[in-house]
Amino acid sequence: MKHIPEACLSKVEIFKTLPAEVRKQLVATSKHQVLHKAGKLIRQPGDSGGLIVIDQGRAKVFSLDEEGNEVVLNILSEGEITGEGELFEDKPGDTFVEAMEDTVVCSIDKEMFQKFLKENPEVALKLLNNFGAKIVQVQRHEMLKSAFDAKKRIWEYLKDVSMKEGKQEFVLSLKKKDIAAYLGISPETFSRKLKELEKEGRVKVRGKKIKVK
Amino acid sequence: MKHIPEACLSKVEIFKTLPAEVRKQLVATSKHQVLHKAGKLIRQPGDSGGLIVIDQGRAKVFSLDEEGNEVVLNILSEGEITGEGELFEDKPGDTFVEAMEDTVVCSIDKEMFQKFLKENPEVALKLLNNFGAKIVQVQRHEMLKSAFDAKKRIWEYLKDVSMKEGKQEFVLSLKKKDIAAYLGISPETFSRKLKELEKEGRVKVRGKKIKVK
DNA sequence: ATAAAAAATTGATTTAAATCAAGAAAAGAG
DNA sequence: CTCTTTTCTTGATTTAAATCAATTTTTTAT
Repeated sequence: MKHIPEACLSKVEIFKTLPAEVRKQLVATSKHQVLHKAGKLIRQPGDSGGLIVIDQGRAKVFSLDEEGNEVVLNILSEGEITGEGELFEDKPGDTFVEAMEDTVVCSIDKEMFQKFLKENPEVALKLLNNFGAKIVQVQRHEMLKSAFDAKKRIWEYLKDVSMKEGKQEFVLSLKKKDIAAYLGISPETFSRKLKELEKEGRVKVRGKKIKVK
Repeated sequence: MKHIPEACLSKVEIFKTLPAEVRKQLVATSKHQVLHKAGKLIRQPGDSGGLIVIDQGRAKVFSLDEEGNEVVLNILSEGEITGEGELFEDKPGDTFVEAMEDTVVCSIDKEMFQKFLKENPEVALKLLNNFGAKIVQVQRHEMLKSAFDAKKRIWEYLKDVSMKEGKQEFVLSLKKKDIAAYLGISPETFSRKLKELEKEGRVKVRGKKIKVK
């Protein structure tokens, strides 16, 4: 795998538009392209915080409940970041980040990033923007999980994917059980409800190939 | 009610430590102390965004699901802020903010606040800090709602209040039905589970007076 | 290509919590 | 202080989804 330090950060929305000079400075503060094999933990509670940037692959952000079940909080794709919560906290977070497939990440050290932000306030503003959007996103996710029933959640998820892909027909990029976990439902219920959606003619399912109507 | 423009903002964690000069500048950009009667909406979907600061009272942040049921996302007390999500978004938010009692709020206009932040990057950093904490908080709330059963949620909530009050015995500052809504459970279940907790000797309940053991 | 492992489906059963219903207690208005 | 409204409690019933169990299908590794 080639080592293109800047490539990783330039995938991130908020860093994309930075002047080359400034980005170079940021690049200097970050650790580059560490490969994490599928299923491996990228971060776990107790790790020293810092911003994580997904360069390639996909990662799952989750906590554990008291019985040890995963509660999936987010699923990250290329160019997305996590670790915002702990970026300014002294105490370490209590979330896990796990590679769902072979995943390459860059990370930016907490202290260095804070220093960088002080020197580049315009980035702080962009980040603020990004954080705001994330708050909305997390609240939407909470909303989705607590206000909609299983079928509705699946339907909304599929419409969402279809929207983002820009086509009616697409291939699920996640395992069904991971989608189920993300939506807060059991794999069995996911399977059943998806079938119902198909019976109602709202989707067409052939394995991971989905067509939303 | 006396009009003390600075008093409102100085209750907010992130503004507390600002130099008097800077705070004065911020005060100039904000609308001061508007009283909202209990039950009235402070903000609703479609309103132009902006930061809301709770000066006195308490407010409930919520969305509506498809059947029109409230999904409570947060409950704000004195000195807390909301509206972060929409502060940098073009599209208006889809959440309501409702006064749970007579509530006084200050608000800071979106555009003016953005301008202020550009001129005062150190505030942007503090705000970033605050946003990060909020992301963690919202994720915790999601966690609480989706991973714990009703009794556990109530227990955690009561322990939390007890902790914050710094004593074992306290008076619930919210209606039980509001707490139930915040925890994502029905009032009936709240009542029953609270009773169970009492039977187990973990709490003592006398109306709104609670003693956590 | 074949074996082994993991994921997905389907059915039967259980369960936690919502809903429906009605009365008691508390809070608010006049 | 009394009347009205809202909140709270308690009971009976329903319901959505989890869990348990057993196959089937798909994926992965050898």
